[in-house]
Amino acid sequence: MIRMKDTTARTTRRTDALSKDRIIAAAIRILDREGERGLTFRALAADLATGAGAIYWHVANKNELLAEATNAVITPLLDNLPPHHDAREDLRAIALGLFDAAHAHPWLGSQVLHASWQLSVMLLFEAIGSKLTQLGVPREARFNVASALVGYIAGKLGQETANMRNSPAGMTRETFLAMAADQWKALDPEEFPFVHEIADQLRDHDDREQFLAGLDLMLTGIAHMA
Amino acid sequence: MIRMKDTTARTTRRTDALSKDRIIAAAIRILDREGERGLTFRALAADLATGAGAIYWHVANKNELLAEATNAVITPLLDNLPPHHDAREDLRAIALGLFDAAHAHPWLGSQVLHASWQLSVMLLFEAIGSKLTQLGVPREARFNVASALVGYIAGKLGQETANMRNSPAGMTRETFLAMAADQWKALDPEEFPFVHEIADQLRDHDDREQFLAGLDLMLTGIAHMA
DNA sequence: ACCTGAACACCGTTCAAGT
DNA sequence: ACCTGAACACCGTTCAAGT
Repeated sequence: MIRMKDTTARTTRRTDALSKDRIIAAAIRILDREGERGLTFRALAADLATGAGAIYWHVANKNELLAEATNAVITPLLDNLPPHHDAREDLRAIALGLFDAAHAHPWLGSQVLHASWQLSVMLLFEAIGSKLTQLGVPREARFNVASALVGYIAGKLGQETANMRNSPAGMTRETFLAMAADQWKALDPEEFPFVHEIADQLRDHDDREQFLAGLDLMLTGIAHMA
Repeated sequence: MIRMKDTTARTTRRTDALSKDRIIAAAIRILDREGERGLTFRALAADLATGAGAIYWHVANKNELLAEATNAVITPLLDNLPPHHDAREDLRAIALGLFDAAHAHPWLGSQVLHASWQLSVMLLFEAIGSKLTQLGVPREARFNVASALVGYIAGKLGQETANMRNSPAGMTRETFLAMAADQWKALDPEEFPFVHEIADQLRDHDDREQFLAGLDLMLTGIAHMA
């Protein structure tokens, strides 16, 4: 590694000094490129041009690193939501924002699942809950309804993340789904009538549309609560 | 290790021979006791009194092992559903059966999440889909609705599994939730009104009841679909 | 206070060698 | 055909030693 003579010490604060924020930014970069398996303390240290152990001075362990990376993606996303019009539309925007983020960051889904009562999920509860109030959901029901929406969103994000990770060895989503559809189609229609019926739709469905359809189902439920 | 003189070779088939089923059964035993982190090819080999590499003759890798363990739990569960009365009640029974299974097997949730289009999820689709037909959900909507229910169930199971795994170092669920509730309660009520409002309910809510409330919300949505 | 990097205690997986 | 267990290529984490 080339190390230039340090003639630029104009400020006391070295621009390349390690910090929690720089570590998290590098972690996200690696996660996005290589996935969760690619994020290694060694790889991270190499990227930051430091030793593996140095990272532990700023971050307790890998779990905290992943939790912070999740917060770093979710916090600005929920802070920069477009100004509100209709509460239903706002809920759709929140959900779709997260869904699209899970695509840009193919590790986010499994983290949101594991975050249950942590910062990022708390922010999600707050964002959703305020809209529920606007929708007129009665106070006693709000926690359950918000938890249902969070559970649904987390589940779908988790499935998306799993889908992106699982496609075995450079197989496209299309060929992978086609294989699954063929298997479903090959099942006995007497024993598995529904799966058989659905196989063709599986082949070329849009995950994003399906995600939104499920969300709308829940919004319909909210509109007709007892 | 004590090895008795083999005077019992009455049959050609050794009762202690390795087989895929015995491996999976042992894997489930270890998973239930030690969690996903405890399932190791070395621990599994020790439990089966064999070498670590022997397992690879019957199972391709750890992913397949986990997928088979998931199938082994879910298949009998969905096969032995009580005879149907009301389609709504049947859907509740399916969902609750899975939720309770995720409690008995504190690793099942994350696996169901990762199984997307595999056997165990296909069986779940079939079980749910047949009830949707009974409920009169129109054909074009069935795939989306089933996918929404599967996504919700998978998400909640995944959260449950994460909750059970995360409680740090022998902390009970109660104290863990109390800590989270205290943190939420300590937030600025101006900035986080909803989370603040909800904090007390978080402390002593019942996950199972909340799971069922969310399911009922979706069933209400189904009943009022356009 | 902050960083280095070797060392420790593990992993999943492979594979020559055995029966 | 099936099993053994050492070996390989990794991990996360710790910690004495440096600056």
